[in-house]
Amino acid sequence: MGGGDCNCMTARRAARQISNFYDSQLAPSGLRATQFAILVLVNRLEEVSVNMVAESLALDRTTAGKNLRPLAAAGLVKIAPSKSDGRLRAIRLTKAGSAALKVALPLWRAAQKNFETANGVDKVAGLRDSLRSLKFADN
Amino acid sequence: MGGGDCNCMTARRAARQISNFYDSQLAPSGLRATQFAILVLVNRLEEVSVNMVAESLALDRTTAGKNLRPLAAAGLVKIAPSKSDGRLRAIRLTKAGSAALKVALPLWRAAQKNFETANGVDKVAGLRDSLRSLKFADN
DNA sequence: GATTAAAGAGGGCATATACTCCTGATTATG
DNA sequence: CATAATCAGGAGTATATGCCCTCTTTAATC
Repeated sequence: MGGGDCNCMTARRAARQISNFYDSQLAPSGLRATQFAILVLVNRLEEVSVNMVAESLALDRTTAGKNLRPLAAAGLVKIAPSKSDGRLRAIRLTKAGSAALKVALPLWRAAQKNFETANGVDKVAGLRDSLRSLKFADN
Repeated sequence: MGGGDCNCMTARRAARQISNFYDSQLAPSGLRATQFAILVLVNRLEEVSVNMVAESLALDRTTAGKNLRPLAAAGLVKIAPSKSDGRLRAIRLTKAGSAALKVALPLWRAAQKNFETANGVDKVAGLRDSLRSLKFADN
């Protein structure tokens, strides 16, 4: 039915469904899937700028900045002007952010496992590969 | 990089990229990809309710209602209480909506073709199949 | 060294998405 | 028939997403 042959709607619908599933699995941590991904990124890089977040997640720069706000408001990340470059915002995990990540990590692993069990490990791996290697004509 | 092994973030990122691509291709029509999909649905079924839109696109009920508002505000669809069932809102395409669809259709076909040329017709078809057949454990 | 170009980030505007709570209408049940 | 269960939407709240414009700060140019 709705947009069955449209690549865009098919991708959007799948992303919504997967997001809802991961959000529900992560709910006990108080994190949404997007927020979890940002925390993982900040945790791995120790200190990032808004643009680095945007680039890493293939997000618009302004979207990255806005997605950081709930995390900053919840005290999970600290955003401060960088000492070395006044243009940059240095984003770092707080203790609360680190704790939230510790709660969320096993939930995320369970979500991954559930999703892959339901859909086949190989198929899911192939799907990730396909989605990651998509190309877009630059108009 | 960002969420490389997370099925959720991979799907979300791909959906964003595909959406941006289709949005840019559809831009001359003044329609976003989501709006185009709704117009196509309304055009095909002649008259739909909000819940039918939601079900067809696998959207939340309230989201479907909100997505219809820009279309109604732009005069592309008309939303009126149904005579036969007082609970329903009867959604119909207006002349302007029909005209917008006529403009958008070839743009959408071109977007599909561009996307499939860039990524391989077979691979894209397989991708759609995979995404459409995803299963989610009901918790 | 002063001017200008470039880069980083925020604000405003609009759409997209889902949840919770609430209202109105239809149908089922006693 | 009255009342409850159900169905369909709306309002409010919050996050997610991207565009444009602007401000600040750094880098480049002369």
